Amino acid sequence: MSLPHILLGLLEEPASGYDIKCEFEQSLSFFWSAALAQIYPALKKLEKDGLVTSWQEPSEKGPARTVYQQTEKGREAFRDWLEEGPQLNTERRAYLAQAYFLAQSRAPDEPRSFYEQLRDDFRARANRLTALEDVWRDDHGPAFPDNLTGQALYEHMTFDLGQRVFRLYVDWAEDCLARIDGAEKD
Amino acid sequence: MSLPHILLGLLEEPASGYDIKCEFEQSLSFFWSAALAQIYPALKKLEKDGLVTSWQEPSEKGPARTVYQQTEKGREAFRDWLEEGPQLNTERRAYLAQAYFLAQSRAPDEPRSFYEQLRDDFRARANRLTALEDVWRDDHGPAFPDNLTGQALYEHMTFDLGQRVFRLYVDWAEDCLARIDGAEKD
DNA sequence: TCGACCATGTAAGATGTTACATGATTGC
DNA sequence: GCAATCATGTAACATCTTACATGGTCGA
Repeated sequence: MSLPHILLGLLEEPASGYDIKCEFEQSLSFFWSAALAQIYPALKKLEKDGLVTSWQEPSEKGPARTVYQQTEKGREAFRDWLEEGPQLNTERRAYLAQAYFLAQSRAPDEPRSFYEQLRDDFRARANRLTALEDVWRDDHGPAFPDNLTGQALYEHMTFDLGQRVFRLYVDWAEDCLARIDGAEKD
Repeated sequence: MSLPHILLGLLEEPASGYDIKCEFEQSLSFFWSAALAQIYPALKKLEKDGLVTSWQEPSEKGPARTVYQQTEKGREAFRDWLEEGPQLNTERRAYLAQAYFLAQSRAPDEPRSFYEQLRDDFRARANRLTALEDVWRDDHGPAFPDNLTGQALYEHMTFDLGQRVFRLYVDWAEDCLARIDGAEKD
């Protein structure tokens, strides 16, 4: 029940399905992922329900863009969702389920290579978020991030969490690798 | 595509649908949640595919228990899943999407109460995991957690991550509350 | 006797994934 | 000419959620 709400939130500003896909990949993937094949039908349904409107715009390359934006009704529906309070218990991280069961693997080397992959991926994501933050810093001057307000403040707080979490994951993966090596010695 | 695999992993030991629901609530909810209405059909499908077998057992209270366990074929399918490497990009945390868009809320007090709820919930979960760990410690003696091997080692590493993450979330939520208060003063 | 817990499920509808299908533009 | 990127979708299938349905045991 959340993707339509997330789309609605993004459509405070006009955007096409393709634009939204890029936003997911670039910045939202830390807490949500969605593919084009899910985004297009969801936008159509929002439009059918009167929560967004759309129009065509020419594109520089490729076919015409269908651009969507919140309607007043959509804005209210979105705010209702925010005011429901935090939607907890939506955790879904398959890699942690795998980590939990790693003792059942056949290949004796699997746990090590698994955690190495985790560590490398998390490190790359932490760096990607840090790079995104550097771009922001350039736009906002030396008082960044203390001078942020409104939308930018809340976006930054979420990004900040992403960086903290990914760094924690990297440290954890390294500690796990050390423990695996330690347990093998016994 | 992950719930069937998680069920298979749990069914290294015999368990009923109800037992599995309890395991999700107790210890797996940190990284995955599943309801009974999802578990029962999933178990039936695994049985139809020959990945688990089932038998009836009398229950002390209530109706007979249908107990399931991995077959050899199920065990192999599970190991294949482990060896696919970490399934990344399965993140789905609705509350972070809400946090990202909090500037769009109507009620000026919404961000504060939202982050307070997050902080309190995370603190409760961190404490719950710590309590679970204390039970383990009693079972494993003073060398815990360094004396863990096999399944228990990997379970503990995942629990350890849960505790670290929840503590980080609590600190983050408190920092966010301070930032919200700071931004309101301006 | 009432609520909490044990224990099973089904049905309908919403949501998400995978594979397929199309076609223009830009840079190498 | 080929791959990447821009840009749109549909169809079939798998998965998940919400609501409904049933009934026994235990303790307050």
